[in-house]
Amino acid sequence: MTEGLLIGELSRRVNLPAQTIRYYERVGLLSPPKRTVSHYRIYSAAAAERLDFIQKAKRFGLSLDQIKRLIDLRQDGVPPCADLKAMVKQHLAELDQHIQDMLNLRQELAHRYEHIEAALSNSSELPDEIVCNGKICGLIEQDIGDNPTST
Amino acid sequence: MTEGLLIGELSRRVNLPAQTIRYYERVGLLSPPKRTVSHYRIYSAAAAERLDFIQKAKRFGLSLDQIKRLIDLRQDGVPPCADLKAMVKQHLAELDQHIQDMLNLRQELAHRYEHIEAALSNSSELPDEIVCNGKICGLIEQDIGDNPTST
DNA sequence: CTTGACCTTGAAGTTGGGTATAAGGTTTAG
DNA sequence: CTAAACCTTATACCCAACTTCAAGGTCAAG
Repeated sequence: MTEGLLIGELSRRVNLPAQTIRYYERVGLLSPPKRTVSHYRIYSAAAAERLDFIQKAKRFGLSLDQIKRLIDLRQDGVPPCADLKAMVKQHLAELDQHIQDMLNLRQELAHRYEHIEAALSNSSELPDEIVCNGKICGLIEQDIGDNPTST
Repeated sequence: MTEGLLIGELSRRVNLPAQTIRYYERVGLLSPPKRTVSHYRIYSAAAAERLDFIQKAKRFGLSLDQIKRLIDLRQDGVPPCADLKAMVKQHLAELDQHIQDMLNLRQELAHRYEHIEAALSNSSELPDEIVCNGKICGLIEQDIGDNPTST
């Protein structure tokens, strides 16, 4: 016998829920496996490798859709390495943009946080009206941050 | 007359789609306004201020849920500034963690990218099997990145 | 034979922050 | 009177990547 794995065993082996494995099959990341007479899926070691591949590719920051494209390319006999390179390059650029946005946001947020600290330490003995004069929270309404990073 | 605004006017004034204003009402960020006899919503200037507040609070990086908590606190007479401070602080910490994760990911990704470049320039004349020897994409399978940042 | 741990399917729910569509009522200008 | 431009509600849809549910079939142990 070819040492087939049932989905639960595969699940434990690759550390993914069985449902997720079925899901991957549904979206085309995993080709439909052979079945027992009672329709149980039987997986070969190749399936485990494929799942490992998917998990590693996810660590590159690729979406399932991108991973699927790599797999499909390979299925067509095209070595996907060049495409992988382009994908990774693009992902790197997006990541840099994302990081920059977050740093900007962090900057603004930290600025506002300092402002809050200053306001609260000054007003800890004062009535609410000074801190929250007629509004929900004066600290937000103050609008110190001028031009925000666009969301 | 109390100068009531219809939703479209309010929408233009605060620069939010009318649908979004109704949505905010539905999720409890905006209290249900008075209605005309024909059930049209009529808003006071306070609604516009509330919506401005929400938009500003979003610029602090708060979720609608967090903003709702601030508003609810205020409704109960509790000045929410101290809570705001805590929320912003927590958000800042999460943001820092997030940025760190992304920097780690970027690092690993850049490392892998260099690896890909090197591999492709060496093997541009070689058959696929060397780059993609029997696997989907040798570059991913190589696992150069040792311990990854956990997702 | 029964219990429990497997497995199957399809459909629906989750998350957040909305957006879109359908089907209708109101108001106002011409 | 009618057409445009408002407004109303309820419902469904969007994104990704799953997760959960319901209802049932299979298999090994005792």
